[in-house]
Amino acid sequence: MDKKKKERLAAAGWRSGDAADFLGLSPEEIEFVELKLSLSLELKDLRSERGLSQVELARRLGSSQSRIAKMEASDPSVSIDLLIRGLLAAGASKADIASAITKRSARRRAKRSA
Amino acid sequence: MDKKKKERLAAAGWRSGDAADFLGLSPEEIEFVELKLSLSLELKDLRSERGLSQVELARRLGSSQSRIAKMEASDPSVSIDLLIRGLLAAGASKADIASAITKRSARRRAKRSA
DNA sequence: TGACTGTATGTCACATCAGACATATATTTC
DNA sequence: GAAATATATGTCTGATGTGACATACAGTCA
Repeated sequence: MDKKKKERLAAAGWRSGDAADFLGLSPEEIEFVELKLSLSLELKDLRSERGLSQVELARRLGSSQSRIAKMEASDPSVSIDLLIRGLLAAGASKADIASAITKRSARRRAKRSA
Repeated sequence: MDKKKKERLAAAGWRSGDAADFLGLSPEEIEFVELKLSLSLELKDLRSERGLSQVELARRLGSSQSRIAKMEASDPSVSIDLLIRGLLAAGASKADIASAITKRSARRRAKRSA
C-alpha cells in the first residue's frame, strides 16, 4: 500500500512509455494517474498561455500559490476535483478538459512553455 | 455556504436548461456540477450496458453498493476522482470519459436504459 | 549584492470523502 | 405474499484532501 510512492513517481514524470505495467499498478490505476497527469499539464500550459502567475490563479480559485504548484506537479495530495476546478478557473471549457484527457495520452515531453 | 443543498438539487437533475445562472452558482460551479453529473450518468449507462449490478461493480472497485448508488446519483459526497475510478472499473477508456464530458452537455433526459 | 517576482516543498489543523453497515423501497418469481 | 434480487438513503468512523503558512530556490533587474 505504498500507493503514495507510486503516485509520486508517476507524478514526477515516470511513464510506462506507453507499454503497460509500470510499477505494480493495475491498468486502471495507470490510466488514472495518466489522466491526472494530463490534467495537471494542461493546467500548467493553460495558465502560462493566459499569462497568469500561480498567485493570481490561486486567488481566482480561492486557494494558495503552493497548492497551485502542487496541482501542476500532479502531487498525490491533489484530487482530480481540484484540478478540474483549477482548469475551469483558468478559463478552460469542458471541451478543453475533455481534449486534454484524450490528446495527452503519454509521450509528450517536448513543449516546455510554448 | 449551503453549497450542499445546491449540489443536491443539481444532482437531482435540476439544470439551468442551458441558460446560465441557476441557483447562486457561478459559471464555473455550474460547469463543475454539470461535468460531475455527466460522469455519473455515463457510469450508470455503462454499467447497465455491461450488465453489471451495483454490487458487482462495487466489488470490482473495492467499494460498496451504497456508494455506487450515490455515484450514479451524483451525490455531493462523491468526488470526481471516485467517479472516474468507477468508470475505469466499469471498463471505460479515457476516450469514453472525455466524450462523456463533452457530449453530455445538458438536455439529455431521454435514454433510460437503452 | 540585494530587492523582487515566480515557483517549489514541507507541515499542520480542519474539512471533506469513502467504505461499511443498517435499512428502506422496488421488482420479479414462485 | 414470501423470497430473492437490485437499487436507494442515512449515518457512523477512519482516511484523504485542502488552504494556509513558512521557507527554500531560481531568475531578473537595479
